[in-house]
Amino acid sequence: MQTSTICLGILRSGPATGYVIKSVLEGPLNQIYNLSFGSIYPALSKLTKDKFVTVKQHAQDKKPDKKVYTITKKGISYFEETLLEESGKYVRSGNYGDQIKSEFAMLLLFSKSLPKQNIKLILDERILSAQQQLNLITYEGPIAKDSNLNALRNSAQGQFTRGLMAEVIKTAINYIEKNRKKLHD
Amino acid sequence: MQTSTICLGILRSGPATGYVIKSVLEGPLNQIYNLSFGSIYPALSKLTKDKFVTVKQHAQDKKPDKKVYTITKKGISYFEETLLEESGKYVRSGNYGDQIKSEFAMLLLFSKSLPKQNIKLILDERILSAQQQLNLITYEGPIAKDSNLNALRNSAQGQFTRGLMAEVIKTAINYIEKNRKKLHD
DNA sequence: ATGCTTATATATCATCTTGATATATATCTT
DNA sequence: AAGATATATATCAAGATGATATATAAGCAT
Repeated sequence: MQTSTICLGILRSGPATGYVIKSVLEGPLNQIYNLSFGSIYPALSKLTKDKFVTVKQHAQDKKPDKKVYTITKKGISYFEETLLEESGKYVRSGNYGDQIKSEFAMLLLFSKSLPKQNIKLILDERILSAQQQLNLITYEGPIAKDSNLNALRNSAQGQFTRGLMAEVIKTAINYIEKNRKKLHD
Repeated sequence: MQTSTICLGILRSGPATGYVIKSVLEGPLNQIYNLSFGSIYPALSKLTKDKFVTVKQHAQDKKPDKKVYTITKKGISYFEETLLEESGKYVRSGNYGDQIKSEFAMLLLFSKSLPKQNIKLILDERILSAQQQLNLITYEGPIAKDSNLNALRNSAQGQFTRGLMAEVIKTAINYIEKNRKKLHD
């Protein structure tokens, strides 16, 4: 899926800055899609040029200008067409896998070459961070102060996605705890 | 983790071509790390230039020359150092998340804008492909005819990693089946 | 108090990665 | 007989990452 489509999809729930889009992806939606500023900001610029979003610059206190992006009617139509197209492509392509790069899994796969103590540390830290991620995903309070992005997270779709991720993370934690001895004992 | 480190790690289990490295990642190790030829081949070239691997060109039948890469002693030392370094970095950085880009999850998150019929199709196909992936991961027979890459897959480390992925996939399938009605009924 | 880290906010850029395409043949399937 | 799939490498435009730069306020630790 194109970065611009993801930005539009998030913007559909309400105006936001590039920074907020990133933090939504890193917060409650983490574990489903990672994007860096280097791809979000150019996507937002292109979207503006194409009139799919409008910008309001809040010449701020002293921080850099806050650029709040709002999706236009043209942007909504474009988003809906693109999403339909991408969903068709997804179903037809046979490419149902997600793009994953797991340092963690690779490190474990090669862990025969690693000191036992390091393996223990990697697993300990992984369990801890997985639990933190679980808290973040299952947390039901507001994400950003007065952000209407809460709506996206609390929608049926948001809850389904978060629920799926939560189950997957729980399974991983249990598996690691039950089987870790095979790697370092 | 660098692509070259991953290539060396796979080559540690025995000589292989770039093509085989890709198919190992796509086969039993899929779901943990995706790499394209466009990053594997250049990595292998650089590794050769640096004397971490050697190449034997099998001027073949009529297909393009098969280049079989073998890790050198220098390469093994380098791999072990790099892995140790990367594992330290991993533990210290607080970056325990994997790099994930899930078209599937994004499509579901935005599925309010999609016809119910499309959502059903996406979920059906996802379950099917997840089951296929599960078969691939849990399959215990030989992967490539007479490949010594089987050793990596059947090692304690390989079994741990595959077991983890299998549990995660099973959990996802069950979750989707139990909760899918919330998205399209 | 003073320094360190985190949060807010955007922008840039070298380097790496993707996904497509080209080339070539054998084998398996329809 | 045609078409798809598997084997095998290479290239490249377009896109993405991860680091760095810039700026300030707030919180926290020593």
